[in-house]
Amino acid sequence: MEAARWAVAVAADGSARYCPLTREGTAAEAPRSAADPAAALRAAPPGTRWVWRSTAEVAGALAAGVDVARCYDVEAAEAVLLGHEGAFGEPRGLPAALARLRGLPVPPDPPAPAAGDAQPSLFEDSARPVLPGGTDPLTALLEVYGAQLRRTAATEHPGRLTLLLAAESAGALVAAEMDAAGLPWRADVHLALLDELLGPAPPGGLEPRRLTELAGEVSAAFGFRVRPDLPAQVLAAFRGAGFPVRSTRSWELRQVDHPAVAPLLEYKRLYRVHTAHGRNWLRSWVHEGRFRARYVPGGAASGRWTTNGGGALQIPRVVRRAVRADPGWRLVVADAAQLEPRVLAAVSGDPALAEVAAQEGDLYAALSLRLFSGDRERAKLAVLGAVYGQTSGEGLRHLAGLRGRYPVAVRYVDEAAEAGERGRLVRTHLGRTCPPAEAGDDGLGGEVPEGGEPPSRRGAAARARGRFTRNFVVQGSAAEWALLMLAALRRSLAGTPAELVFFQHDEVIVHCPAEQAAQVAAAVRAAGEAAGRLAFGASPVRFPFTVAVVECYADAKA
DNA sequence: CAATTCGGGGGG
DNA sequence: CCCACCCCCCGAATTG
Repeated sequence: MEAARWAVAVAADGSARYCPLTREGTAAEAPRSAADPAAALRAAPPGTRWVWRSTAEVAGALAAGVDVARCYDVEAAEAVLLGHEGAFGEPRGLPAALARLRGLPVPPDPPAPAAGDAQPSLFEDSARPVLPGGTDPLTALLEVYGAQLRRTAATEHPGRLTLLLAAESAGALVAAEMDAAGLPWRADVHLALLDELLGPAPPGGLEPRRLTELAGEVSAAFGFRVRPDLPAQVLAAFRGAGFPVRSTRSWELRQVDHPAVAPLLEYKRLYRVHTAHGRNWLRSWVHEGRFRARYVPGGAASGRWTTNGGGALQIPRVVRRAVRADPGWRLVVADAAQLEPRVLAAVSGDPALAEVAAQEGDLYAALSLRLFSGDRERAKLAVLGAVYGQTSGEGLRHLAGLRGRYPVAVRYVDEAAEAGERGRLVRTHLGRTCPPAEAGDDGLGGEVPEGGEPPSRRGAAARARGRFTRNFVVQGSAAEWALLMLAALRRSLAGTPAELVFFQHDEVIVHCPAEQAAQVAAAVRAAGEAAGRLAFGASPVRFPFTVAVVECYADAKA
């Protein structure tokens, strides 16, 4: 059952040494040499789990199309293990890990690439930190890996943590492959969209015509010149007109009855497209028909991914029109349905909530029939209130109803919140650990509200911490499910033309020939259920997807 | 002058 | 309408 493991390490000159491993992580045979990592990766039997320092180190081989079934990313694992051990902030790099084992001074990690930087060159010797004492890279790798196996085995739930490390590694692999593939992006469609929304491109980077027109309408409505992109001016203008708004946020302006509001809201909408996804963005990020994001697996504390530049996880709906499948191909856009409440049902073990989540249908709708007389929105707000730690408003009453009917689930997040407030460690289902509160988060700094001594600044900070840890256990466990889902999907698409091209927390896009789309949709659904079984064992909770097979991303959502 | 903060938008 | 959680990114204003 357990896949054979091999290790590979890359030397400073770009050559590789590799060997099969024993169960304990030591070399089972004398290491061999290869001219480059790709040659080494081709030497092991199919299905091998490759142990390597970091997936970035072999990104070139992966981009060249070498088939790797599984991996174990030692530096990704080190970060998770350090967190589990309460050693947040320690460098995760192999040199640092080795130095810690040997009791030597710990070198810092190399700085992360800045957003605008090009992809770091693969064999940039100067960028690779030197191992302590000139240790051979494979020796160092095996020493750290063996120690990681023992550290994992010594934890309270070694099986779960092993699964998390495997999931992190799979995520690194998927991220590297998606970075290389890119999201199909039609620059011509994008430019036409910009023309349509903003007017034809003015020469020399001037303000688009439509924005100038709307700014003129705003000024005309006030009777004097107001620049819509300067909140202070807009605020003053509305106050002068007798509308005591607190900010110029869209939701607040929408309640104001004044002729400037409509053009102003339209200005904001288009200004956003212009600055964040306009021609500059297109020039910077789309090349040869693909938008290449640089995913950062585990970039958020909860384990969710972030991206390094390009804003790949914030593509506005209107811009999704430019995301098109190649001719004859389709985009399979799959969205995990009501993921967070399903995860809450699974991790908390609440039998009543699990019974609801054991259905594939809309969970909020089902919940609303049991508790909120069919009002789906109220049911959804109640669940979100529980998961986010709502403190005020109408939702609190709904939350009380939820607590009465699903006490185990609500107690689960309440306990996570209480642990956070008391400064205790909080972990996800598989064992990702919540980073500690920042020093200075204790409420001693910052301004004191007027009107004497506040009720409790420290208490406010503790409650904020509680909301964070409350959400962490759900969002973090959901991120783990998503990683396992990605890993399963990747394996089932291997060897087919289909390519994973996008991942956003609970949503994946697969680009594939039209005739493969139905099979891909089935593979996504199967991956979701497999991830649920792996992560949560015997739980009856289902993890269905909403799947759309489309030529254009914008057509995926109703 | 560059770096940081603020206000506002986007995604889940 | 917001709220409560996790993020990214922009331009302007402010600060060092």
